[in-house]
Amino acid sequence: MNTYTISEVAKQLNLTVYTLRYYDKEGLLPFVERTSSGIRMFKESDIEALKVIECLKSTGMPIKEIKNFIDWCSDGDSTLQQRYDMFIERKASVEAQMEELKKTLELIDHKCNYYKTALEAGTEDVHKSNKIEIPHS
Amino acid sequence: MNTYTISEVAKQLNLTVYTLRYYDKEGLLPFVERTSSGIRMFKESDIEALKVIECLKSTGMPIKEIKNFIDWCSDGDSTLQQRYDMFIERKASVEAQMEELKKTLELIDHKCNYYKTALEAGTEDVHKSNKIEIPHS
DNA sequence: AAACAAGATAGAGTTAACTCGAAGTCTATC
DNA sequence: GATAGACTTCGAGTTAACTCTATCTTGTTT
Repeated sequence: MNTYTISEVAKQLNLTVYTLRYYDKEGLLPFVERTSSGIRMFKESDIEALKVIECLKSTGMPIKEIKNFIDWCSDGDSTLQQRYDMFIERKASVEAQMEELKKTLELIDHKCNYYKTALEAGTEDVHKSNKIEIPHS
Repeated sequence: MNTYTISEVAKQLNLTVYTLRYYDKEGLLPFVERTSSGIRMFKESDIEALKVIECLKSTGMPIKEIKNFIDWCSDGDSTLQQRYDMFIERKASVEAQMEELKKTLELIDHKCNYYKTALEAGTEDVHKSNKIEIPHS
């Protein structure tokens, strides 16, 4: 089975070697084996694990919590429930984030229209006077 | 027209007074007026502006860029195009983030199923031996 | 064998976004 | 007018997640 160096993995996952070493230092990569001289050898499965780490990171999970998950993985079957619960919780979190982004997008869309109209009028004033009641004349 | 104190605004927007003062220090709140003794008086429109700031923040925009936007607002109609462009760009960014979250959610769902199966089997091994060919017997 | 790129560690530096402490001022109530 | 509580500024401290520097080792190439 062939392996990859740290810079190859960095390139493949669009990370820096600094970041990968930092992850290792933080205990996120206990599964990465070394040559007798200490050089990291990333297996295919290590890259898959890193993809899971990146996935968790993109849900906003802090590295220390990701480390908990990695520790559970090392602990074997006795932690299956924790790991399941964690992913269920992450799922809920991501769904909440998507809801949040939806609302954000609505406001942004609103602003896009606001500025489109203002640009066409050449001034923001078209919006400002909206709420002032104009007396019959 | 009535106004709000910094702690009232903090409570309403679920921020801390520290955060609001920090925003002010960073130039995000040039529109907030003060009493003669220097106490901030937040108008209704200031709270609306803060909601826009929070919206931009939730798109991942750094505070320094939000400040640019605030500065453009102070500069009046000559910056309408920049502001429009900014919101268009934010829109694209949020849409990209939603796409990203969708992919994340797919992997998470996958993992939820993975661990559900593993839990039912009592061991993760149900997945591990998948790829080993079992000879006819 | 000398050079050189790429690997390693340890630890310092950076950046963003707060978060807080100190010290003083305002304002409302007793 | 004194006390309490909320306000002010200034500047220091915190935290997360890198990011880099210095120094050394390894492995390949000329």
